[in-house]
Amino acid sequence: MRLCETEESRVVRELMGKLGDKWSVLLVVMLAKAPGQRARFSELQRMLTGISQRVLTTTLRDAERDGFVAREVFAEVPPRVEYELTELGRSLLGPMEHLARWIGEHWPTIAAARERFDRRG
Amino acid sequence: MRLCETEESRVVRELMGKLGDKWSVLLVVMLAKAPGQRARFSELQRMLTGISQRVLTTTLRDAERDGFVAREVFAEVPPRVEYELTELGRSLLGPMEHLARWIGEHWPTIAAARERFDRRG
DNA sequence: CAGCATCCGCCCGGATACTG
DNA sequence: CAGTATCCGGGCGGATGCTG
Repeated sequence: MRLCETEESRVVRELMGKLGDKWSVLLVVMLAKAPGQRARFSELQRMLTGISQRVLTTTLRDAERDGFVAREVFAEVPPRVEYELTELGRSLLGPMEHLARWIGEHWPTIAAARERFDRRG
Repeated sequence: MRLCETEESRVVRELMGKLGDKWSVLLVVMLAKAPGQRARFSELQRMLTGISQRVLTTTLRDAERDGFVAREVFAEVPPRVEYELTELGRSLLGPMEHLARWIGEHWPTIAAARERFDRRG
């Protein structure tokens, strides 16, 4: 895939935008860390410190729509809902860690560049 | 680098958010394609079809601040400004293409998942 | 417990007009 | 040519309150 082509670049941008939103990546990562790569709503809310119910819900719905997570409802009282990383979701971890490694390695350089830039105005 | 740690995950999220904005990735890619990995303002505006002057300016400033591109002003009339991919910016291309390849390979799966999801409501 | 509904402030990005 | 200045609408995401 070449990044430069208009149609494909649209797809790339669209998905980058999604992955770049405030919580999506962290959601996938946290789910990957969970035992069995499964967790329920309230567990995820604790893991994603600071996220609101509303935003966690929409983030989960988006991830479900894209096929990254699967939602399973248990007919119990009190209700229980579990979210699980799908095969597709797991396959995202590779590129994700790749990018995270790049960021980790180059973060000092970026931070230094910012400081230089900000000092000059 | 582990994605799960709070401080580092903040960094990852912050950079992912930036890379995920509407034009940043495309800017780096277009610049990478340009001869000498350099281009002037108006050339970039033509390459990034649909971008406004104002947004191209802020996108370039952000990329410059992070050290991805270098800005060079020529004391000429009419004025000429060229933007060039830095070493740091070039090193971004690896992870970027990696992610783009993943998206290209898995896009059909994602599109199918969306269609299924949307049909049920 | 796991949400949906509502309201709302903020910022991103587009449009337009002007300048060194 | 390469910006800056200003205005503005839409959407993201947080807070709160209510339900099956």
